[in-house]
Amino acid sequence: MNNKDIQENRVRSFFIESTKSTIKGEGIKAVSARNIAKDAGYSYATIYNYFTDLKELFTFCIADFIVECRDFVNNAKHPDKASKESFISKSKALCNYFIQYPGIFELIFTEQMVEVRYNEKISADIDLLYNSIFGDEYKRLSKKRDVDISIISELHRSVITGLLSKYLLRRTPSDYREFMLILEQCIKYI
Amino acid sequence: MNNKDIQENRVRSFFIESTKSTIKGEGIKAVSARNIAKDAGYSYATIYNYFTDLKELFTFCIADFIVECRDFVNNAKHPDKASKESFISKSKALCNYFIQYPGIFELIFTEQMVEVRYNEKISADIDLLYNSIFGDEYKRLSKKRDVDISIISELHRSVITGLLSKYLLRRTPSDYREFMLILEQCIKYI
DNA sequence: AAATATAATTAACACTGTTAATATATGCAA
DNA sequence: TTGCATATATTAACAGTGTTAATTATATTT
Repeated sequence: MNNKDIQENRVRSFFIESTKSTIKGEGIKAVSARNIAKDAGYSYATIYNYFTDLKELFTFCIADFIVECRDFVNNAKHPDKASKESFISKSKALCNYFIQYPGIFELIFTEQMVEVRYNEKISADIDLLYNSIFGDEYKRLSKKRDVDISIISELHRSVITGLLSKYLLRRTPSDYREFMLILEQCIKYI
Repeated sequence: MNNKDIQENRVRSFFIESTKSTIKGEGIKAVSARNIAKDAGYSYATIYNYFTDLKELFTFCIADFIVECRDFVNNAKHPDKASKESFISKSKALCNYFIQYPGIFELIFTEQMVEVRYNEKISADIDLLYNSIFGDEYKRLSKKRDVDISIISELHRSVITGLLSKYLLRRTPSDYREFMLILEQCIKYI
């Protein structure tokens, strides 16, 4: 990578970091080309010298957040062996990440802030996220219940997304403890 | 209800119908105050004589769509007795409604087009929707698996929302038949 | 130092939701 | 029917959005 590319990537990362911190701090509604650029110390039009549009910029943020989420979950303490308890513990940690930063959940799972052409890559990244966190748990359940592992993972992933969507967007249930209780019972049921 | 109220409700419904048909036809991105008003045969500012803002208008649309969805599912043929088959059949019908009109799914489940103060009412409406369609199936499963009925319904509802969100927003799986297969196996597993 | 290439900026366009001021239509009393 | 008051609808305007083109500033090379 030559100097020009290094500098280009650096400026690009200024915009990405600015966007990420705005999403984490003030939420997705506070994100705009003007805001991002001001935070990054550039003019708003400069963004378009480094990204084709905001959607491409958001796509980079999503990739970063997915990595961050994986680290967040893996750095938390969980039962060593794959078990019902580890499944619950990791699921709770995953949810806690998005509850801490609702804007990240909106960005990845609800807002249509992403170009169709990136959908496949993002989907693959999320697949990887879930498999790297819950791979052992999926295997265990797949054997135990004699069900295809892909169904277990689809089911688990859907439940998490669905519950989070209801809790973060509709604020139902209204209470954090109650949400965690429902989550726990749903995972137990699976 | 006096004449004034009748007329007011009539004009209100003009805007609601215009919004609903735009969402169904061109999708949520085509919805704007100017577009809605033009379709309804009024100026854009007239909307604000009948609704406090667009979010209130959207909330009325959501209420209508939920009723429409219930009718859509109930008018389809399903096995008479509550069974695994009826559970799958109804779940598929429900998904088909939103697959037919992706804009309606976006409106209700993903876009933040609704004021916080309406969240409780909408949540309750969706609860009612699911319970009126799947009430018998929930009861049956609750007895069979000896699990609280609220967990069954939360789980089922989350799975549907999660799968639809992935399919409609991320276009994963890319194929309709495959989506229905995954849905069926998830319901079977539950 | 001058010429060229690169990067960043401002101005502008076509949108958005929303509000205030203005115009139009309606109902009613004289 | 006319004049007035009220209710309703419209246009103008504001502050914001994403994005592009034209312009200015900066850096590089000759």
